[in-house]
Amino acid sequence: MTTSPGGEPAERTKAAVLEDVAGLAGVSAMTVSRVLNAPEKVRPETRARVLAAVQELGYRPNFAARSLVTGRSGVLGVVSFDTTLYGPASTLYAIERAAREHDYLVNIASLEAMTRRSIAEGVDRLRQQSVDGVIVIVPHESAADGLRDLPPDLPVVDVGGGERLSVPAVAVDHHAGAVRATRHLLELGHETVHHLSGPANWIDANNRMQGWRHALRGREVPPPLAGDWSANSGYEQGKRLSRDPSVTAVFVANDPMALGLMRAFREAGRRVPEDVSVVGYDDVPEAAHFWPPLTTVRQNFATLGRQAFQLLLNRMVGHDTSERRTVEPELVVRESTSRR
Amino acid sequence: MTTSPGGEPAERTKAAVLEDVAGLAGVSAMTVSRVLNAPEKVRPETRARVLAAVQELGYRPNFAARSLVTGRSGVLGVVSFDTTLYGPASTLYAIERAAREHDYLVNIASLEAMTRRSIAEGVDRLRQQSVDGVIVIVPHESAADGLRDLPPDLPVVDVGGGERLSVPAVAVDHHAGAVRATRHLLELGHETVHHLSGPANWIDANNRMQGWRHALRGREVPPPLAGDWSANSGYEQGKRLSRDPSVTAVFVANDPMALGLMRAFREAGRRVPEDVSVVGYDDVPEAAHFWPPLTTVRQNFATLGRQAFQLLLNRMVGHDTSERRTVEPELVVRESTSRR
DNA sequence: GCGAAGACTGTTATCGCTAACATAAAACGT
DNA sequence: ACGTTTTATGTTAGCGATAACAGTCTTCGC
Repeated sequence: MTTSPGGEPAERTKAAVLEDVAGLAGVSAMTVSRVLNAPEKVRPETRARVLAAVQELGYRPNFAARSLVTGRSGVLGVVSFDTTLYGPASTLYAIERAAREHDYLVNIASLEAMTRRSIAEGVDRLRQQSVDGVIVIVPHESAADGLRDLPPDLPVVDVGGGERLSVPAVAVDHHAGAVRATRHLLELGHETVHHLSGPANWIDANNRMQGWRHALRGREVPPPLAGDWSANSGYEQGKRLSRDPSVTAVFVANDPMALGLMRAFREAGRRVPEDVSVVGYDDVPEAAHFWPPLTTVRQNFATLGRQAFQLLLNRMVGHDTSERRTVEPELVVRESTSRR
Repeated sequence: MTTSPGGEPAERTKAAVLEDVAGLAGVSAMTVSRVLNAPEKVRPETRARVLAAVQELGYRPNFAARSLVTGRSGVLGVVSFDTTLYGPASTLYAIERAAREHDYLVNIASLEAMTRRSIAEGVDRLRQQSVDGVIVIVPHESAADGLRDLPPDLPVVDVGGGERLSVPAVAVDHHAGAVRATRHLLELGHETVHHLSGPANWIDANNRMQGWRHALRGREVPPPLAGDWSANSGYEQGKRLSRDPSVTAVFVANDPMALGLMRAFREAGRRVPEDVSVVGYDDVPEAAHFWPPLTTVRQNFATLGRQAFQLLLNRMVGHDTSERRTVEPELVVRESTSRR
C-alpha cells in the first residue's frame, strides 16, 4: 500500500486519517466526514475532490474512533453452543448473511457449557467489545434463566430458547413437527410409536417429546429413550430398542441419531422400513441418502436465522417488542417409513 | 447525568465510565486503568478499593475508547466460505476456542463466492472493523490470488489454501491422506482404484486427486469423476460409476459423497464392501454409522484451527514468518472396504 | 437593493481510554 | 543522614472520528 518506491511524496508509514485526506483535498476534516456519511450535504465538486483524496490515500475510517463517538459499533454478537452441529451452524450462517446485507458484522462467542452462568458470560464477552445487539442460540432450559439477568440496555434476541423468555424470540414449532412425524407413523397403521429423544433439558428435545406424547394421546405411550444427538448414541439406544420385538415405529429426535438407530436395527436383523419405520428430525443434507433414505422433519434454519436478525434489527432501532415468531417445520416423507 | 427523580444518588442513566469509578474509589482515572490492565503496579489496598467501586458501578471498559488509543482491538477475523460445511465449521469452532483462551473475539465474514475479489472484499470488511488479524479459510485456488493483493500491514494466516501462498499457512496433507486411502485399497488386492473427486479448483480436491494418482502410478488410472461435495452429487456420480462392472474400489473425496455413492451402488445391486470397496474422506461424526460403516481419512480440524490461531498470534506479535505447518490425516479402517 | 432563509463548510468540544511523563512517598545503600 | 533508586499515584495530551454550533456565501422575495 505504501506508494511505490519511486519517491512519491507521501511515503506513508501510518495509515491515513481524516485529517490527511482533508489536507490533500483542501477542505476540513469535517467535510471529509460528511462526504463519507452524508454525501448529499456536500457540493458535488468538493465531494469529488474528497473522494479522489480518499482514493489516493487509501483512506479507511477508523472504526474505534467512529464507534467511540457514535456509540454504535456496527457489530452484533451471536452466542451459541456447539457451532459444529448442523442446526446452530446453519442458523449462524443465515444470520451472518442477513447481517452482512445490512452492513453488520458478526462476532461469535461459543459456549463451553450450557449453564446460565456461561450464557451470561458469553453475552458479557460480546458486550465488552460493544456489540450493538446479541442473538442467543442456546436451545437449553438454562437459556431462559441466563437471559433473565441480562442488562436491559442491550438488545437481545433468542433463537429456539423455549417459551418463558423475557426477550424477543424465534423458534421452530417442534411440537407441531413432532406431531406431524408421529401422526405420519400412526396413519401408516402402527399401533404406537417409540421415541428416541435428545438430551434432557434441551428445549428442542422436550418440545419434540411433548409433541410425540400429544400425538399419542389415547394410546399406549412407550417409555422414551434419550440420546445425546450423536449418531453414536442413536446406535447405542437403537441396540437396546431393537431387542424389543414390539417396536415397529420409532420417532427419533434428530437425523444423526436416526442414522445410528437404523444401523443398530439392521444389525439386529430388523429391516427398515419393512419391519420397523423410522422418522428423523432436521433433514440434514445427507438424510436423503441414508439407507434407507430417511423420512424426517425439515427445519428451515435459514428462515430462522433471517427472522432472528430481523427481530434484532427491530429491537436495535428501539421497538421494544417482545415479539415471538414461529417457523413451521415440514414433514419430508422418504423411504424409512412404510405401512404396517 | 440527571439523577433520578427518586433521589438516589447514583441512579445511573448512562453506563459508568472510568472517571466515575475513580471518583467512587477516591483515586485518579489512571489508577483505575492500571488496576484493570496492570494490577501489580497498584498497591493491594488501593486495588481492592478500586475493584469494589468497579463492582458497585458495574463498570465495563469502553472497548472503542481503549482500542482507539491502543491501536489494538482484541478481535480477529475469520474469512470463510460456507461455514455450514463440516470442515470449515469445525475449523472455525476450534479457532474460536483458541481465540477465547487468549482473550480474543472472533468476527466472521462468510463469502458469497470464491473469487479473488470476494476474498479481498471479505478481508476488507473485517479490516474496517479493525480486526487485529485475519484467518482465511478458503480452500480454493482463488485464495492464493486473493491473498496476494492484501495490505501487508494486516497479519493474515491461511488455512488449507494451497502451496503458493504469500502468508503463513496451515494445511492438512491431503496428498498423503489420499495416498493412504488409495494404498489401503490396493493392498486389499484391488487392481486399480476409481476416484470421485471434489469440484475443480478446490485445493483439497486437487491435492487428494494428485495423491490418488501418485499412489496409482504404474497402474491403469481410470478417469476420475467430480462431484460438488454433496451427498447428492455422490449419488449421481455413483449411479454412473455403478454401471461399470470393472469398478471394484472407489476413493471418494469426502464422506457425504461417499454416502451418496454407496447408496447408488446398493441400488444398482452392487454390495459394499463385498462387490466394491469405498473409502471416504473427512471422518464426519456420522461416518462410523453409515451403512456400511465407512472407511475414511480423518482430518483433525481441531488441531488445524488451533495451529492457525497460533500462527496468527505469532504474526501479530511481530514474528514475520511465512511458516507453513502441516497436519497429518489418518486412515480409519471400518467396514466399507474388503479384500478383493 | 437588502434582509432572511438556505446551502456549504469550518471550529470547537467531546467520546473514554491509556502512554508518557511528572511527582510524591517510601525504601535503600553506604 | 542524605542523595538515589524504587514504588505508587497523578497530570497532561492525545488516539480519530462526529455532534453541535458558527460562520460564510448564495439565492431569493418583494
